[in-house]
Amino acid sequence: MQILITMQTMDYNHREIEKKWQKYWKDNKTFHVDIDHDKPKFYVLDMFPYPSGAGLHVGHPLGYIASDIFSRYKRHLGFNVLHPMGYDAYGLPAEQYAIQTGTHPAVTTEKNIKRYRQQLDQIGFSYDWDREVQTCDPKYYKWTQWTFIQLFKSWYNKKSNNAESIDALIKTFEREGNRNIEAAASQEEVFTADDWKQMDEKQQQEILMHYRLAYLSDTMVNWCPELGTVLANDEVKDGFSERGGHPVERKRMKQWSLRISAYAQRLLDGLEKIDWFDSLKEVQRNWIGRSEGASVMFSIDGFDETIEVFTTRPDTLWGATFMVLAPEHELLEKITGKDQKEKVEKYIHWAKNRSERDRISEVNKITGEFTGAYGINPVNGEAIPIWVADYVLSGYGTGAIMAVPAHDSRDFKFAMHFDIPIIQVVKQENEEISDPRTWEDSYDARDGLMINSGFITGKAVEEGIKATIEWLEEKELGEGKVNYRLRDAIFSRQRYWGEPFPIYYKEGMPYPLDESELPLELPDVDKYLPTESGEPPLARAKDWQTKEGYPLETNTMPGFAGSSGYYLRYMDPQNDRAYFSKEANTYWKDVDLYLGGDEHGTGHLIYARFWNMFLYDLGLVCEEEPFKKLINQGKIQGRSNFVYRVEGRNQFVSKGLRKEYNTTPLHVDIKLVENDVLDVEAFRQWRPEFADAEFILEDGKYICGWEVEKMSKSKHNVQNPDELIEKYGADTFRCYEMFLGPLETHKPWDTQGIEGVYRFMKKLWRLYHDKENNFLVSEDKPNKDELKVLHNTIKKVRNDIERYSFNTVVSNYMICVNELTDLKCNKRAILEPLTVLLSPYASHMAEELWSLLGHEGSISEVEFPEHNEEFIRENTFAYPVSFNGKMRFKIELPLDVSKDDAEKAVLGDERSEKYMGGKQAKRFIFVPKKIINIVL
RNA sequence: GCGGAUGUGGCGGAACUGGUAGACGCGCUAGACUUAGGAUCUAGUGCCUUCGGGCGUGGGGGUUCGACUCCCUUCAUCCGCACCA
Repeated sequence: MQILITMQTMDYNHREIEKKWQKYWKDNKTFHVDIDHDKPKFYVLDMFPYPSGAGLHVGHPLGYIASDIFSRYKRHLGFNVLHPMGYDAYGLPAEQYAIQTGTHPAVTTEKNIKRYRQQLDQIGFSYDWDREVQTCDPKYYKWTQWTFIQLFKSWYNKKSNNAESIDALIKTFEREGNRNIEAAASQEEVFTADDWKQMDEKQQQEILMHYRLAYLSDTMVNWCPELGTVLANDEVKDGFSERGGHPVERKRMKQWSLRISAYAQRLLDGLEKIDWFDSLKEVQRNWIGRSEGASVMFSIDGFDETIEVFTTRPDTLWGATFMVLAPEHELLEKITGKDQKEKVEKYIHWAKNRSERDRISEVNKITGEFTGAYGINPVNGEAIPIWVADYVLSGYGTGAIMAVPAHDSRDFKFAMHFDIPIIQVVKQENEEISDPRTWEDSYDARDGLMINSGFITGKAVEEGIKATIEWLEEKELGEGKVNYRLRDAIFSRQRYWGEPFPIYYKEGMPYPLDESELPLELPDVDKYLPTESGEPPLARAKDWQTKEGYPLETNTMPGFAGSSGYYLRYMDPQNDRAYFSKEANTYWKDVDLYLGGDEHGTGHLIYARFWNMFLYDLGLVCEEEPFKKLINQGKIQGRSNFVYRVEGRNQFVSKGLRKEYNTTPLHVDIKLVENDVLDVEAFRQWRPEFADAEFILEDGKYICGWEVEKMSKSKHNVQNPDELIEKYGADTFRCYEMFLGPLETHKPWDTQGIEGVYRFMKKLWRLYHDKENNFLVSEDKPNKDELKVLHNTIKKVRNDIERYSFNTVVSNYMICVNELTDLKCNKRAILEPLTVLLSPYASHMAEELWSLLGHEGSISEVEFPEHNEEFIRENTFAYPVSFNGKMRFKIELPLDVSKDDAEKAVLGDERSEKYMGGKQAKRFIFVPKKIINIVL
């Protein structure tokens, strides 16, 4: 023990230093921020975590460290930095655990949050914890509920492109009906003011429901029986739930939805003014899925109804030889002929009961039935058969299409399969016309000339599209239209652990609670399961009704509800009269830098933008886009190790020799391996079955194989930050996570490399200390070399942080410390600025050194050093001299050397003779301060 | 199928607007100090080489005095979306 203590005090003692400064920061509220109009604001945000039971692994803090470094850096530059943290506390795992064990999810969540906080604190983050939010806290979700009520009370006016109040809409209805209203609405039946006044309240409420931005409707939902709830589109992957991987079915249910589709165009346009990765913007563009085309009305032979279709290729109308309706299409029942009824009903039944998985896996299976009805092609009056087939989706467009087999590959396959005529209407410029039935596939491209197409024959495709739309609009048979793939967000979950809706029911119609009754707190229940009759868990709550006795909504809100506006609440987290004050919002405005994983590209990041835009329309927030700059940090992958078991034996062969045996690779815990060398004794003790394992070694060692994989328990490659921080300290850990590689790329975690960074830390410490670890800094004037090292480093570090190149900053620190060590420099004039320079990364050590240097208070607000070009400037430059582009030697020349003098010097240099080979230089390339190239 | 990203030593990666490819670190080799070293320090380390030099940034082609960087083409890996009319 005595020896250990001596050893520790001999050198850099991260344990003591880090504990000391973490306490200091906490006691002094060093990172507490308030509005300060004398300073410019800067808002750095991390995507807040769901506190899972497993705690943090090495991959989680990567983004937090980067954002912390940036926050600290900005603080040094004099910004008032808002850098908060909180928890996305509602979530399925705690609820699943509650179902299994009866433990209230709040208990589990609280426990996990404590653990998260402890782990986060160890890393030394500069969060303002006074601003912490938890989405499951009634003080927080009061405002989630409040926003829902605002959505309920709003509609989207397409004329003003704004969310507006339902009360005002009602006034308009009373005055003039809805004929002049252009709304993003689910139904567009026209009524007059008189009609409106004739309706009873229920009817009026039903009409209004079609306009509300939060509305209740019968929708096809992704139902997950295992989880007992519906899921949003982005929560479903390949027909399985994203969380848990359970199968998902389509089901018709009454659900709350948010009319996010009203904002599709603005969500698309907004991408232009924000600084995000193009790849992420592209993901959002795809998700919004804008396509331009036309809606065309087809009348039905023998019926009054019409079928509306959406097409991006109205030019190919003359090639439409049949129509297809989705199995869910409402007209099917009406138009199906007597003779076809049985078959069509059977088909619809089959299609509706087909699981999502089957649909996906059997994409190439061609199925469908003829309905017996005919649609009339508006351009030429021809009757074309109407089919039903599930390759047409009810959720997109109108759920009905015109099929142009010659120019759409799905229609082509369908027509070939069912022997429906195919008419070519577009040809390539020099194409010989052939029978489409002999083609391998349709011709889908948007270029070529129109043929067989009435008045557009001979036109190019794009012109044909334009002309057809004009014609359709003139005849009132259709119109140009933009369609979006983005669907309204289903907002109900049949779950317990979520925000209750501030909604009660009167005569079956939903009404919002009065705002004074918020928050509507989550009630206790006896079990976290649905009721026997299939009602959501909240139906089990006693007295789940208003004071007046009206029943309350039993669904709860989805995970993305609480996370859609949390960045706003951080601006003014204690406010109990408003979501946030006007003052706070006009000061903090928006997030300047947002860091998080790219898995939120189509979920959270779309919902949050929508949420923000809505509040912007209400005039509550001052910026339309909430996240000015966004960086997706890459995932840290695991590096797994393998041992090779000889088949049928308890014998393991080292990697290099495994080819000589028949082996099976087994994951081995990375804790038992160092440098890919297995600790065979530890391995024997790892598991009873390996107790008498035998080993075939190479060079006396057992070498393991390795592979980069996802970090997971089952692969035994999880690296937990706690152990690393205990061993190397938070500063080393912070630097190493950054040193690993560029922030945005995925990279494997290498257990070894951290040693190198730790060595750097100790070397840095030693700059300020003598051999006995006594603090020793000289007051001598720095020399030129020392100043050059310092100022070069300042320049590079600033430049690299500014461009988010967090990894190269660490390299620059290392170079600087290596050079100062070589120069044996321990001068205050150099080390003091260096300490500040290091502070964003090695924050604890910087504080300690700063106080050892004799300063009071925290280093965190000390001005960041600026480089002085004078100290960097050189009088000469060592020009690399190339011959035909190959660098051969260097020549020192004055900085202001002229081209002629340079040429003389180079050609006069004896080293040149060899490379000239007696030839004349054809050209002499001279780029000042870059390079000299001689072309022979 | 569509879209996106990535490809540089044994490994992680540097090279910011075309200008010395391989910074920095790991690992490895040799040496020093040491009872010892998984501590520390020093030197070396892209590949090939007849020691002159040659070859090198996934492959092929192009632009250029000069290409990891720009253009075309091709391959590989990873990640999204996926019957979207």
